[in-house]
Amino acid sequence: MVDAKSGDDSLLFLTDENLRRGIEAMFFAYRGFTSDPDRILQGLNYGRAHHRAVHFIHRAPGTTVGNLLDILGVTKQSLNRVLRSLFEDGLVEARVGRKDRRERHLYLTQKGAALERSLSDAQRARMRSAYRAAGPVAVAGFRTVLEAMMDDEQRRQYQAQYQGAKDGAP
Amino acid sequence: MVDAKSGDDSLLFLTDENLRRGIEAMFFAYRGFTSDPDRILQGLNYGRAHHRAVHFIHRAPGTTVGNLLDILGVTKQSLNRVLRSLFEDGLVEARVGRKDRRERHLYLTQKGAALERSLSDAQRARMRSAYRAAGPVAVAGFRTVLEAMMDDEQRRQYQAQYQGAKDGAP
DNA sequence: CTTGGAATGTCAACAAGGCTGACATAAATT
DNA sequence: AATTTATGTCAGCCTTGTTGACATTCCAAG
Repeated sequence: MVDAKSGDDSLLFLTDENLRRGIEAMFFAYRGFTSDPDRILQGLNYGRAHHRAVHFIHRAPGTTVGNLLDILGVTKQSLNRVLRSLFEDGLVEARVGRKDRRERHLYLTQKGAALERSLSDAQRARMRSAYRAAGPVAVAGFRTVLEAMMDDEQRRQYQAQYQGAKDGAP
Repeated sequence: MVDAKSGDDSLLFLTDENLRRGIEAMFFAYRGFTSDPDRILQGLNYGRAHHRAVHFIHRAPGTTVGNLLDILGVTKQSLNRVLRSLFEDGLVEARVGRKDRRERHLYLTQKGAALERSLSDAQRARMRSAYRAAGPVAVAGFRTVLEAMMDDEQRRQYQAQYQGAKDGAP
């Protein structure tokens, strides 16, 4: 971590112009970031919302619906519509909780895992190429800034991975 | 620019796990990135689409509708719905092109500039705090990676700022 | 054991903001 | 004169978000 107050012109990176550049960079980069998965999803009856659900179920198999609601930050009605279509198409399955049988633990089926792989392959390919072009130092900075940009709640969830992955009936 | 092939373990930053972390960082950070303006916009009859239009009109005053279509990557019907409400509410005004009178050159009114300022103040405040916390080196890396993540077309537009800012009748 | 509240599902209705297709107009270009 | 370009507009559709209301199941506390 560099002390921003050390040098003479070291605060130049905080000019409004630079901040605006950063804002636009986020805008354009996010478009690129989502474009490959979006291309795959279109025509499959799925959208970005399905991608997000599938991603986080893959990331934390056995996560509950409530957990997913927290992570995704949408209403249960919205999530439910997405999950329903994923159930119907056999991409995700819900198992009643062993300990608490109100909870549904979510898992990808083989078919779901295949879609997840195809989506994340595309997205990681772009990430990998960007990372490779930028180099490890830039990548570290990239992650540092993104983390500092999150709300506290979001940062908490970003850092606390691999949880809600227990329980769930066979 | 660091050569990723130089060291021994220098490719560790390209593991799938690291790429996935980067993907989630983008997801969560983008939520934070948009949340402050979204809060301001909600209740004003406006949404993110209005914000984007206002932002880029402020960035390049006198830009044409076609220009904006390219930048935003939406259909003219979509953009037109947004512009219409901005015209009606007196936030944006369109002047017929001097040289080519088919073109409409877009400008923020005082009122529009005020909204733009309020939105961008909020967004820059978050950016500034993230930048300050991360330091100039991290910020440079942040921008490098984002740039590498854009599509060529988007990168071209990101780099070519301040254009389409001429002409327009008084 | 009863009851309150939590976790989940579902129905209905609505809005924002994407999209396509079709058509209109004015002005520039050929 | 014919075509192309820049723009606007109408109609309709989709995804994904929202609220509100209500039912079910079941844990936990009184």
